[in-house]
Amino acid sequence: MERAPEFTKEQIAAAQYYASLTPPIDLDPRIASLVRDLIGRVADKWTMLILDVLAEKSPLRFSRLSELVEGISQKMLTQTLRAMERDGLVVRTVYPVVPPKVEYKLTDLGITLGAAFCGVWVWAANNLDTVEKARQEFDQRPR
Amino acid sequence: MERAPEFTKEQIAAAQYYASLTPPIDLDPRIASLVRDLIGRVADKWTMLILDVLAEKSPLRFSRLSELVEGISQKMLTQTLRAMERDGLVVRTVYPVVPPKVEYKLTDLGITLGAAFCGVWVWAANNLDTVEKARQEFDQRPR
DNA sequence: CCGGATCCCGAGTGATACTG
DNA sequence: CAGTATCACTCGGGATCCGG
Repeated sequence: MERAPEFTKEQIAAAQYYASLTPPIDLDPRIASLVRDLIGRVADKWTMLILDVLAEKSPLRFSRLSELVEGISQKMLTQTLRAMERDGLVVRTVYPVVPPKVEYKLTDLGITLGAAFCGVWVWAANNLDTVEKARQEFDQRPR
Repeated sequence: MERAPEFTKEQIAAAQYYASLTPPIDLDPRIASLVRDLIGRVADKWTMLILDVLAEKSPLRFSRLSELVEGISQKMLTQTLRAMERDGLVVRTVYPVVPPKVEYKLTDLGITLGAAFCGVWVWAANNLDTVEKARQEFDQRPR
């Protein structure tokens, strides 16, 4: 239980590689604005969390998802899944049985987004205590 | 103005590399929960957008930031910058002059987070029209 | 019984005005 | 210029209801 992280060596290497790159550079202004819009929708707490559990295990039923995505309300789960379906990130399959059974799984597009977010997960895991330390320091600074 | 994307070859390569990786794998449950918390705070629309403009050009004054981060209110700008400062992502420098001058720049930690988000930006730029097409299709599907 | 739609309420967000 | 204060409003969470 001590350590635990455990990413593949490839993931670590990729993260370090990313970290060595220059930051994002600019695009055509019109496209850039569209990209920002898209980022705005996709850079959402619940979207990322849902994406993550679906990336690990898929397909999943609605009820299983609400267990695995810790802290989410049914409302936001439904809502976020709908948006993700609309954006082509997940497919929703309804089985006409009783009791109802609805499964969600990532599309190929969703999988690539999950992979893109991978760097953020690695970052979070690696810098957890750095951030924690920064917070404590900040909170103790004189007002 | 035609095309325009233009990422470095290294960025493209890194993105493709990421996309080829397996999705994030699990950690120690306790740590995983902390990581999720951190993701929750950092995977925020405004945080990403601010991070991006600061990554491109830094340091920036408050007023310049509010111009560059399109659509943000002063309130959310202040609030998000404070949170980012607390998390050790940005440094805030106050010059005791009149009129006031306050500059924000990324810390090294902030730079690495920006780099980690890079994959998402690349994804968004690459899949813009795929998403747009998916939306149109979805919206036209019978109710 | 499961998936999810609806309603209500409190917290968070945005626009505007104001201040050191 | 860089914020804070105020207020109206939207959005998210929880409980409840419902159709298959």
